[in-house]
Amino acid sequence: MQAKQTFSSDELARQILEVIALIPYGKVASYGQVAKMAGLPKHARLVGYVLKNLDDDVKIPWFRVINSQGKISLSKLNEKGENIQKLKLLDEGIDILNDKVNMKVYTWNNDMY
DNA sequence: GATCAGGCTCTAA
DNA sequence: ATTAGAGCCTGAT
Repeated sequence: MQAKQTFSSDELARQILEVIALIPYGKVASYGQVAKMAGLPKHARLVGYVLKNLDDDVKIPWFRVINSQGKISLSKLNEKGENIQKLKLLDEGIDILNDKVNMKVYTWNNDMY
């Protein structure tokens, strides 16, 4: 029995996506938080890597994932030149001030699971 | 197998 | 509160 379970990268990515898919409407989670819930305490960057590479066919609330500072790391812009992620979050009723989400209120807490 | 880069996070200034 | 530098781990070349 190995002290550290050997998850293949595919399984890992799948877990990450699964966790993100669990983020409820109107809530956000940081990369580190998602990674930790997926069983990866220090793989916040991997989460971003996965999301970056995820297929358009996969429909998950990737826009509900932000960095620990409550900011949007991606400058994904739409035709209007506005941040897609920001618009999505605003549309969900998440208050964003100066491109920063109110983490105290909208951070998703579900360690109970 | 070594090296580079990345949607990050933490600590210090 | 914001910015800057260092750390950590994995995927890709």
